Amino acid sequence: MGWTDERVEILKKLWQDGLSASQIAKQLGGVTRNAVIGKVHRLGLSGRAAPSKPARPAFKAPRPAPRAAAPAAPRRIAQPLAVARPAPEPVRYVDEAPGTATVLTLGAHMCKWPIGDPASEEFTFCGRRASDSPYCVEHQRVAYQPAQTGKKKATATELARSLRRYL
DNA sequence: CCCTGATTCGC
DNA sequence: GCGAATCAGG
Repeated sequence: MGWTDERVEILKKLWQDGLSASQIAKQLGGVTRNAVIGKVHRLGLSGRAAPSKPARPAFKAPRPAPRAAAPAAPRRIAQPLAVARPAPEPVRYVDEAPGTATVLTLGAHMCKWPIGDPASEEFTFCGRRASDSPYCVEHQRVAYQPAQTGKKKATATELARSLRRYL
């Protein structure tokens, strides 16, 4: 499907309305979001209403060029729970009474996934290197996902069971 | 993982 | 001109 005058008008309209490229592509049909973005740029209407973001980092697109093999990022072994005590940075366990549950060993960039019974002396946090989010890559998925994809909703007990493996 | 726009370049 | 592939970021 090509860009007829009519489709271009729709594109302009929707883009101006603030719809995302993928949403516009879905609505138009027959095009991908890449096609939409490409067209948007060629039409010169890239900038929209106050993204509040720099939009262009000024200097950041040296263009990699080589289309061949992408280098696999070296994987780092998970950092074990700290044995020694680094600079204490008290963190309150969100579900407990204020002031009772604090963990002295949890640093700013350590996974904050709770492990064990918060009431117990053994209670701790995952503590591995946290990527984005307060969690490590493994727990991040569990923390931010609706538990199951595709399948039916998990019952409370099913959810609890699936979560147990992370404790 | 889901998503966003930006850019390049073979077609 | 087009848009897939890729990048960079949320």
